[in-house]
Amino acid sequence: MPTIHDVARLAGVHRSTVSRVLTGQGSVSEKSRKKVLEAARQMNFHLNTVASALKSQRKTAVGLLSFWHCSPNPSETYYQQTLTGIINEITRSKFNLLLNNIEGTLDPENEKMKFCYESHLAGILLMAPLVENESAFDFLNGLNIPVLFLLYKPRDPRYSYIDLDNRKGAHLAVDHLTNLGHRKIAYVGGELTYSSNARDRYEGYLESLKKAGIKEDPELVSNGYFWTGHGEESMKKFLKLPSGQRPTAVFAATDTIAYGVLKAAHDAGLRVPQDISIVGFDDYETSNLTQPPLTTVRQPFYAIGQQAVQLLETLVEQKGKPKHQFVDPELIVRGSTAAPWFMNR
Amino acid sequence: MPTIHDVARLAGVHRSTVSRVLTGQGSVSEKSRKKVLEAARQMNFHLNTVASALKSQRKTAVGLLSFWHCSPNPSETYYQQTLTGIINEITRSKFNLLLNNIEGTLDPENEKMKFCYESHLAGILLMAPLVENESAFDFLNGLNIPVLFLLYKPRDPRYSYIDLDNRKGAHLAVDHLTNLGHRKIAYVGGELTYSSNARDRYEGYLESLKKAGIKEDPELVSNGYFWTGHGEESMKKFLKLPSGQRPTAVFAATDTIAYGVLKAAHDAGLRVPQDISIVGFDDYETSNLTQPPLTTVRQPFYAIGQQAVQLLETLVEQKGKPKHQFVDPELIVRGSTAAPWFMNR
DNA sequence: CTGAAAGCGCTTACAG
DNA sequence: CTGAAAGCGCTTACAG
Repeated sequence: MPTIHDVARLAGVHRSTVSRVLTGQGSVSEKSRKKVLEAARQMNFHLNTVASALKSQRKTAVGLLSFWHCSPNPSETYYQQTLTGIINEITRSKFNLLLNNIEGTLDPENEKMKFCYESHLAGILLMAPLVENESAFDFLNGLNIPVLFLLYKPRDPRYSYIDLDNRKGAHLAVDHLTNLGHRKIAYVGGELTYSSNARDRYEGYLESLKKAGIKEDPELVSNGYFWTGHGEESMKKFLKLPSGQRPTAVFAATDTIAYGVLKAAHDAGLRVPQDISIVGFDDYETSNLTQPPLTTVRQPFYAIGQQAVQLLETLVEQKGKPKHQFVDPELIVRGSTAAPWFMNR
Repeated sequence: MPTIHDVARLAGVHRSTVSRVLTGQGSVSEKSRKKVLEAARQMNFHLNTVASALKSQRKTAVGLLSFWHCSPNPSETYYQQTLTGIINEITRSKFNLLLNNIEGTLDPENEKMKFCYESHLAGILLMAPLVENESAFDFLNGLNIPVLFLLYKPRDPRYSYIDLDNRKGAHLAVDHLTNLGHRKIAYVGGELTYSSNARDRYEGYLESLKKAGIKEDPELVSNGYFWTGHGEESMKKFLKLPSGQRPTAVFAATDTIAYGVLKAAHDAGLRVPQDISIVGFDDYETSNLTQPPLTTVRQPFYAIGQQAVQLLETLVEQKGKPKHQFVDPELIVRGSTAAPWFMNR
């Protein structure tokens, strides 16, 4: 590979002039400029980014660290959609994107963790939907580069984050049900200790009940995991309650949970929404294809990915205080919700 | 940030010894080793990867260049699934993944193309489903690093590629239909000039017809684009043919095309599969949810992504001849295919 | 096993 | 506008 030296020789100038032309920094006569560009073209020369990064101390990349301990895996739809938003926004930025997934326990000595110390990282996007122990990320603070959590709201305020406003999302879902006339509204949610989303959606559910003057019934709450099986099991339990206590509506904290709830309802011979209403959370593509199509709270994953990159860029430039940004959810009303059966009598 | 120098001072050794300990190259006494490791730990020191890459001339990353000129966009399911496979396999490798999307025309002077000249790239994975002009990629050969096409079969044999065996996939689909007794089998495909997949699936279709002793009917072939609208339009045209010439089965070269064919069939009041059989290609998740569920040829995108990384690693290590690798498709028989109506009379 | 030295390919104040 | 020089933070033959 030719170096800047070779180009300088061919162009008949000093290598510092070549550098000035190619980086666009500093002033160069038009004549030298042309000679250098022509020589570079002839040799098919391109600056060695490693060398120039070392000398100039400029950072060229942003890291995306995704961490799947406890979490299903990166085939999840929401991850892919968010990633697509990130990639597209990165393409528009001046940065490259350096990717790394961690599966298994977070260990700062982990080979793969060294990725975080990559010296060309201007900042890190951190995707860790379930966090067992937040302090495991403490070492990231020692890097002295901005770290932005995505789709997770860390308790430690020193971290920046961008997340859906999950409480507002829960309000949209539950208010929709109370407005339809429901009073017995069950809740099926996720892991309260690991997932900030599970915490926020549950809190939002409780707040909306309170606002509507409905007392919480612990029998109608099932916090467990964000997957279909948990939805199905929970619904089966609800259906075993005495008829006066049984829910007329279920708020499922994810679409995958809602699919399980729907299945259990169908299996029990219930009609949706005539006998029971179901609201999900996420708005996956498949939620438009269920029978009936699912009423749900949309998370704009693609946009969240885009905004995350923009926010990280701001953090890189400003080096200021941590930023906490919420994205608005949207209620998508489809066929799985209606007024409760007793109102149609 | 501390440098190797600072660690050397604290440990009371020369910086070359620090380097030997931290890179694991060369022999060091156990005593020095401990001192160095302790000093590094104390200072929270990590090697500057940029500097060590420059000096050692070792490559640390693999690039994924995706190129969307002419192509829909990277939100496509197949891209996301393939990407997930790539990411997971990269995680298992010693490389980092450097990502870049190009939208718009391919121009070697394009700011974003400089990504390809990144000096820490050991190789490049190239994802360009539609290629207007293959020679636009010629400059990649000048990089002297392995380039591996994914899901596209370049005509230039100097390029390595990994792709589904699309002809075999078409055979699976069409043989399934001829085995059921169909003779009038329509084909709806993609852009023959831009897409190697479109070319291969079309050829496979023709080969299977020939094998079954069926003469090609140009009226039953509609090469256009890989999307739903094209499927719908093509089906409408087929249904306008005189009844004796009308197809009893349609092979759609992608699932999205099949969705359009299905819609047009339903809109015309046809029952699937009683009145007409439909086979797709891809096996997207949603193809299990159509009415009826779609018989289709599965592309194992995730596995293709994984294998692409493995193949690129081999190419990086061996620096040998280009490699051409095919992945096997699988026929997934669901409810959209059956024996033709006239056999049930 | 260890130190001293050269140098990877650039950038950038400095002087003129 | 341009050249000469220093040096970014490492690695690695070389000599002892």
